[in-house]
Amino acid sequence: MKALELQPNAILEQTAFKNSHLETAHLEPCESAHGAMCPAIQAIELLQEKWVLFIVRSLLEGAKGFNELRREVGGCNPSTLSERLDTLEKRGIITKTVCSTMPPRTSYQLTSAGVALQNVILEIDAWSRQHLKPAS
Amino acid sequence: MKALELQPNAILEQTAFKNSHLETAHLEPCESAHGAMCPAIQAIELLQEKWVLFIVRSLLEGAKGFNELRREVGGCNPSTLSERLDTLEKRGIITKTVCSTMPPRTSYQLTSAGVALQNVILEIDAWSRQHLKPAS
DNA sequence: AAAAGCAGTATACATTTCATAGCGATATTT
DNA sequence: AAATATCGCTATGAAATGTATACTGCTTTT
Repeated sequence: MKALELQPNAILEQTAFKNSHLETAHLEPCESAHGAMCPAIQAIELLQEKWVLFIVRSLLEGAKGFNELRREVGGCNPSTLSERLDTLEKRGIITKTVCSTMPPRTSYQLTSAGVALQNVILEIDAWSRQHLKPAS
Repeated sequence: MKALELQPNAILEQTAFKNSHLETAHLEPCESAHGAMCPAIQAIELLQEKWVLFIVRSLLEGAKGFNELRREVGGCNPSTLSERLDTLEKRGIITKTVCSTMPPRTSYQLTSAGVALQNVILEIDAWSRQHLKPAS
Protein backbone atom coordinates (compact mmCIF):
# COMPACT_ATOMS: atom_id res chain seq x y z
CA MET A 1 0.00 0.00 0.00
CA LYS A 2 2.98 2.30 0.05
CA ALA A 3 5.27 3.43 -2.69
CA LEU A 4 6.06 -0.15 -3.49
CA GLU A 5 4.39 -0.05 -6.82
CA LEU A 6 7.32 1.91 -8.12
CA GLN A 7 9.80 0.08 -10.20
CA PRO A 8 13.17 -0.15 -8.56
CA ASN A 9 14.91 2.12 -10.93
CA ALA A 10 12.12 4.58 -10.95
CA ILE A 11 13.70 5.82 -7.78
CA LEU A 12 16.92 6.56 -9.49
CA GLU A 13 15.17 8.06 -12.44
CA GLN A 14 13.23 10.42 -10.28
CA THR A 15 16.28 11.83 -8.64
CA ALA A 16 17.08 14.55 -11.07
CA PHE A 17 18.14 12.09 -13.74
CA LYS A 18 15.29 12.39 -16.13
CA ASN A 19 17.09 10.94 -19.06
CA SER A 20 18.63 7.92 -17.48
CA HIS A 21 16.88 5.37 -19.63
CA LEU A 22 20.14 3.53 -19.80
CA GLU A 23 19.92 2.59 -16.20
CA THR A 24 16.63 0.82 -16.48
CA ALA A 25 17.77 -1.63 -19.08
CA HIS A 26 18.75 -4.74 -17.12
CA LEU A 27 16.18 -6.03 -14.68
CA GLU A 28 15.81 -9.60 -13.60
CA PRO A 29 12.25 -10.89 -13.40
CA CYS A 30 12.45 -11.03 -9.63
CA GLU A 31 13.58 -7.48 -9.19
CA SER A 32 11.33 -5.99 -11.80
CA ALA A 33 8.30 -5.38 -9.62
CA HIS A 34 9.90 -5.27 -6.23
CA GLY A 35 9.28 -8.94 -5.90
CA ALA A 36 5.54 -8.68 -6.12
CA MET A 37 5.46 -12.07 -7.76
CA CYS A 38 8.77 -13.55 -6.66
CA PRO A 39 8.38 -15.78 -3.62
CA ALA A 40 12.00 -15.48 -2.59
CA ILE A 41 11.84 -11.72 -2.38
CA GLN A 42 8.56 -11.86 -0.55
CA ALA A 43 10.03 -14.32 1.91
CA ILE A 44 13.07 -12.20 2.59
CA GLU A 45 10.92 -9.15 3.09
CA LEU A 46 8.80 -11.04 5.57
CA LEU A 47 11.54 -12.77 7.53
CA GLN A 48 13.56 -9.62 7.66
CA GLU A 49 10.93 -7.74 9.63
CA LYS A 50 12.04 -7.10 13.14
CA TRP A 51 11.21 -9.90 15.62
CA VAL A 52 9.80 -12.28 13.03
CA LEU A 53 12.61 -14.81 13.14
CA PHE A 54 12.70 -14.64 16.91
CA ILE A 55 8.99 -15.25 17.07
CA VAL A 56 9.19 -18.28 14.83
CA ARG A 57 12.21 -19.61 16.69
CA SER A 58 10.39 -19.29 19.95
CA LEU A 59 7.23 -20.94 18.67
CA LEU A 60 9.25 -23.90 17.44
CA GLU A 61 9.50 -24.81 21.11
CA GLY A 62 5.74 -24.97 21.36
CA ALA A 63 2.60 -22.87 21.40
CA LYS A 64 2.74 -19.74 23.49
CA GLY A 65 0.62 -16.87 24.73
CA PHE A 66 1.10 -13.23 23.87
CA ASN A 67 3.05 -12.07 26.88
CA GLU A 68 4.97 -15.30 27.13
CA LEU A 69 6.09 -14.81 23.56
CA ARG A 70 6.88 -11.23 24.23
CA ARG A 71 9.28 -12.15 26.99
CA GLU A 72 10.88 -15.04 25.20
CA VAL A 73 11.71 -13.21 22.02
CA GLY A 74 13.61 -10.75 24.15
CA GLY A 75 11.22 -7.98 25.06
CA CYS A 76 9.34 -6.99 21.94
CA ASN A 77 6.89 -4.22 22.61
CA PRO A 78 3.22 -5.15 22.49
CA SER A 79 2.16 -2.99 19.57
CA THR A 80 4.88 -4.38 17.39
CA LEU A 81 4.32 -7.95 18.48
CA SER A 82 0.64 -7.59 17.80
CA GLU A 83 1.28 -6.36 14.32
CA ARG A 84 3.86 -9.06 13.56
CA LEU A 85 1.55 -11.81 14.77
CA ASP A 86 -1.21 -10.48 12.55
CA THR A 87 0.91 -10.57 9.45
CA LEU A 88 2.32 -13.99 10.32
CA GLU A 89 -1.19 -15.27 10.63
CA LYS A 90 -2.22 -13.73 7.32
CA ARG A 91 0.78 -15.33 5.69
CA GLY A 92 -0.16 -18.73 6.98
CA ILE A 93 2.76 -19.16 9.32
CA ILE A 94 0.97 -19.16 12.63
CA THR A 95 -2.53 -19.70 13.90
CA LYS A 96 -4.10 -17.74 16.70
CA THR A 97 -6.47 -19.48 19.06
CA VAL A 98 -8.48 -17.44 21.50
CA CYS A 99 -9.05 -19.75 24.44
CA SER A 100 -10.94 -17.24 26.51
CA THR A 101 -11.78 -13.61 26.10
CA MET A 102 -12.22 -12.59 29.71
CA PRO A 103 -9.89 -13.07 31.31
CA PRO A 104 -7.94 -13.08 28.08
CA ARG A 105 -6.11 -16.25 27.07
CA THR A 106 -4.69 -16.73 23.63
CA SER A 107 -2.42 -19.28 22.07
CA TYR A 108 -0.18 -18.81 19.09
CA GLN A 109 1.30 -21.75 17.29
CA LEU A 110 3.08 -22.53 14.08
CA THR A 111 1.30 -24.00 11.09
CA SER A 112 3.14 -26.60 9.04
CA ALA A 113 4.44 -23.75 6.92
CA GLY A 114 5.76 -22.20 10.08
CA VAL A 115 7.40 -25.37 11.27
CA ALA A 116 9.06 -25.66 7.87
CA LEU A 117 10.95 -22.49 8.70
CA GLN A 118 12.99 -24.54 11.11
CA ASN A 119 15.32 -25.37 8.26
CA VAL A 120 16.04 -21.72 7.71
CA ILE A 121 16.70 -21.16 11.37
CA LEU A 122 18.91 -24.21 11.68
CA GLU A 123 20.88 -22.98 8.73
CA ILE A 124 21.34 -19.56 10.29
CA ASP A 125 22.35 -21.23 13.48
CA ALA A 126 24.95 -23.41 11.82
CA TRP A 127 26.31 -20.48 9.89
CA SER A 128 26.57 -18.33 12.96
CA ARG A 129 28.70 -20.88 14.78
CA GLN A 130 31.05 -21.43 11.93
CA HIS A 131 31.39 -18.01 10.39
CA LEU A 132 29.99 -15.13 12.35
CA LYS A 133 32.50 -13.12 14.20
CA PRO A 134 31.27 -11.12 17.20
CA ALA A 135 30.34 -7.48 16.80
CA SER A 136 33.24 -5.26 17.66
CA MET B 1 22.82 -23.20 24.18
CA LYS B 2 19.26 -24.15 24.54
CA ALA B 3 17.49 -22.72 21.57
CA LEU B 4 19.09 -25.25 19.33
CA GLU B 5 17.31 -28.32 20.50
CA LEU B 6 14.37 -27.49 18.37
CA GLN B 7 11.77 -30.18 18.36
CA PRO B 8 9.12 -30.04 15.70
CA ASN B 9 6.79 -32.44 17.41
CA ALA B 10 6.87 -30.66 20.68
CA ILE B 11 4.32 -28.34 19.22
CA LEU B 12 1.68 -30.97 19.06
CA GLU B 13 2.11 -31.97 22.62
CA GLN B 14 2.10 -28.58 24.16
CA THR B 15 -0.93 -26.58 24.89
CA ALA B 16 -0.63 -22.92 25.61
CA PHE B 17 0.75 -21.52 28.82
CA LYS B 18 3.04 -24.38 29.59
CA ASN B 19 5.45 -22.25 31.51
CA SER B 20 3.22 -19.77 33.20
CA HIS B 21 5.02 -20.26 36.46
CA LEU B 22 8.07 -18.62 35.00
CA GLU B 23 6.37 -15.36 34.22
CA THR B 24 8.54 -12.70 35.67
CA ALA B 25 12.13 -13.60 35.86
CA HIS B 26 13.21 -16.39 33.67
CA LEU B 27 15.98 -15.48 31.37
CA GLU B 28 17.84 -18.07 29.40
CA PRO B 29 21.53 -17.47 28.85
CA CYS B 30 20.89 -16.51 25.25
CA GLU B 31 18.24 -13.97 26.04
CA SER B 32 19.76 -12.71 29.20
CA ALA B 33 22.20 -10.30 27.70
CA HIS B 34 20.31 -9.55 24.53
CA GLY B 35 22.22 -12.32 22.88
CA ALA B 36 25.55 -10.70 23.45
CA MET B 37 27.22 -14.08 23.60
CA CYS B 38 24.88 -16.26 21.58
CA PRO B 39 25.91 -16.56 17.93
CA ALA B 40 22.44 -17.55 16.76
CA ILE B 41 20.85 -14.45 18.20
CA GLN B 42 23.61 -12.28 16.87
CA ALA B 43 23.15 -13.79 13.44
CA ILE B 44 19.43 -13.24 13.41
CA GLU B 45 19.88 -9.68 14.53
CA LEU B 46 22.33 -9.10 11.72
CA LEU B 47 20.47 -10.84 8.93
CA GLN B 48 17.24 -9.26 9.96
CA GLU B 49 18.51 -5.75 9.31
CA LYS B 50 16.84 -4.23 6.32
CA TRP B 51 18.54 -4.92 2.98
CA VAL B 52 21.18 -7.28 4.40
CA LEU B 53 19.84 -10.47 2.88
CA PHE B 54 19.25 -8.74 -0.42
CA ILE B 55 22.80 -7.44 -0.41
CA VAL B 56 24.25 -10.87 0.24
CA ARG B 57 21.98 -12.44 -2.33
CA SER B 58 23.07 -9.95 -4.91
CA LEU B 59 26.76 -10.36 -4.15
CA LEU B 60 26.45 -14.11 -4.57
CA GLU B 61 26.27 -13.32 -8.26
CA GLY B 62 29.65 -11.63 -8.10
CA ALA B 63 31.45 -8.53 -6.89
CA LYS B 64 29.65 -5.24 -7.42
CA GLY B 65 30.06 -1.52 -7.01
CA PHE B 66 28.07 0.70 -4.70
CA ASN B 67 25.48 2.03 -7.08
CA GLU B 68 25.24 -1.22 -8.94
CA LEU B 69 24.40 -2.93 -5.68
CA ARG B 70 22.02 -0.21 -4.78
CA ARG B 71 20.04 -0.78 -7.95
CA GLU B 72 20.12 -4.53 -7.80
CA VAL B 73 18.88 -4.90 -4.26
CA GLY B 74 15.84 -2.90 -5.29
CA GLY B 75 16.61 0.73 -4.58
CA CYS B 76 18.16 0.97 -1.15
CA ASN B 77 18.97 4.51 -0.23
CA PRO B 78 22.65 5.38 -0.15
CA SER B 79 23.01 6.25 3.52
CA THR B 80 21.44 3.00 4.55
CA LEU B 81 23.41 0.96 2.08
CA SER B 82 26.59 2.59 3.24
CA GLU B 83 25.87 1.73 6.83
CA ARG B 84 24.90 -1.86 6.01
CA LEU B 85 28.07 -2.40 3.99
CA ASP B 86 30.14 -1.08 6.85
CA THR B 87 28.67 -3.47 9.33
CA LEU B 88 28.87 -6.38 6.91
CA GLU B 89 32.52 -5.64 6.47
CA LYS B 90 33.11 -5.45 10.21
CA ARG B 91 31.36 -8.75 10.64
CA GLY B 92 33.60 -10.40 8.10
CA ILE B 93 30.94 -11.02 5.50
CA ILE B 94 32.15 -8.77 2.73
CA THR B 95 35.35 -7.03 1.74
CA LYS B 96 35.53 -3.57 0.29
CA THR B 97 38.14 -2.78 -2.31
CA VAL B 98 38.70 0.79 -3.37
CA CYS B 99 39.91 0.55 -6.93
CA SER B 100 40.20 4.27 -7.49
CA THR B 101 39.33 7.26 -5.42
CA MET B 102 38.87 9.86 -8.12
CA PRO B 103 36.88 9.13 -10.05
CA PRO B 104 35.52 6.77 -7.44
CA ARG B 105 35.46 3.04 -8.12
CA THR B 106 34.81 0.54 -5.39
CA SER B 107 34.14 -3.16 -5.38
CA TYR B 108 32.28 -5.14 -2.76
CA GLN B 109 32.54 -8.88 -2.60
CA LEU B 110 31.66 -11.71 -0.28
CA THR B 111 34.24 -13.35 1.95
CA SER B 112 34.03 -17.10 2.45
CA ALA B 113 31.82 -16.40 5.45
CA GLY B 114 29.61 -14.41 3.14
CA VAL B 115 29.47 -17.10 0.52
CA ALA B 116 28.51 -19.56 3.25
CA LEU B 117 25.30 -17.60 3.69
CA GLN B 118 24.17 -19.05 0.42
CA ASN B 119 22.79 -22.02 2.34
CA VAL B 120 20.56 -19.75 4.34
CA ILE B 121 19.32 -18.01 1.24
CA LEU B 122 18.71 -21.25 -0.60
CA GLU B 123 16.74 -22.48 2.35
CA ILE B 124 14.61 -19.35 2.38
CA ASP B 125 14.15 -19.71 -1.32
CA ALA B 126 13.00 -23.31 -1.06
CA TRP B 127 10.69 -22.49 1.80
CA SER B 128 9.14 -19.60 -0.03
CA ARG B 129 8.25 -21.73 -3.02
CA GLN B 130 6.71 -24.48 -0.98
CA HIS B 131 5.02 -22.66 1.84
CA LEU B 132 4.71 -18.94 1.51
CA LYS B 133 1.35 -17.69 0.47
CA PRO B 134 1.22 -14.28 -1.17
CA ALA B 135 0.41 -11.22 0.87
CA SER B 136 -3.28 -10.48 0.74
C1' DA C 1 -7.51 -8.08 50.64
C1' DA C 2 -3.90 -6.86 47.81
C1' DA C 3 -0.95 -7.83 44.03
C1' DA C 4 0.13 -9.71 39.77
C1' DG C 5 -1.04 -11.88 35.58
C1' DC C 6 -3.76 -12.38 31.14
C1' DA C 7 -4.17 -9.96 25.75
C1' DG C 8 -3.97 -6.56 23.87
C1' DT C 9 -4.87 -1.01 22.52
C1' DA C 10 -3.61 3.94 22.82
C1' DT C 11 -0.52 7.54 23.27
C1' DA C 12 3.64 10.05 22.78
C1' DC C 13 8.49 9.73 22.10
C1' DA C 14 12.89 7.66 19.94
C1' DT C 15 15.14 5.48 16.38
C1' DT C 16 15.56 4.01 11.60
C1' DT C 17 14.93 4.57 6.96
C1' DC C 18 13.78 7.63 3.42
C1' DA C 19 14.16 10.92 -0.85
C1' DT C 20 16.93 14.17 -2.48
C1' DA C 21 20.83 17.31 -3.39
C1' DG C 22 25.53 17.56 -3.92
C1' DC C 23 30.87 16.69 -4.61
C1' DG C 24 34.97 16.57 -8.43
C1' DA C 25 36.54 14.01 -12.14
C1' DT C 26 35.98 11.02 -16.08
C1' DA C 27 33.25 8.57 -19.62
C1' DT C 28 29.67 8.79 -22.74
C1' DT C 29 26.26 10.98 -25.74
C1' DT C 30 24.77 14.64 -28.66
C1' DA D 1 33.12 20.50 -28.34
C1' DA D 2 29.64 20.71 -25.13
C1' DA D 3 26.34 18.86 -22.40
C1' DT D 4 25.21 15.10 -19.60
C1' DA D 5 25.55 10.72 -16.95
C1' DT D 6 28.30 8.16 -13.88
C1' DC D 7 31.19 6.82 -10.04
C1' DG D 8 30.92 6.39 -4.46
C1' DC D 9 29.55 8.21 -1.22
C1' DT D 10 27.94 12.20 2.69
C1' DA D 11 24.47 15.58 4.47
C1' DT D 12 19.89 17.09 5.32
C1' DG D 13 15.24 16.99 6.86
C1' DA D 14 11.09 14.53 6.63
C1' DA D 15 8.48 10.11 6.85
C1' DA D 16 7.98 5.56 8.60
C1' DT D 17 8.81 2.33 12.06
C1' DG D 18 9.67 0.76 16.73
C1' DT D 19 9.69 2.05 21.63
C1' DA D 20 8.20 2.50 26.71
C1' DT D 21 4.45 3.13 29.39
C1' DA D 22 -0.13 3.30 31.04
C1' DC D 23 -4.53 1.21 30.85
C1' DT D 24 -8.63 -2.14 30.47
C1' DG D 25 -11.73 -5.78 33.31
C1' DC D 26 -11.37 -10.14 35.09
C1' DT D 27 -8.90 -14.30 37.40
C1' DT D 28 -5.30 -16.41 40.00
C1' DT D 29 -1.75 -16.11 43.39
C1' DT D 30 0.06 -14.30 47.62
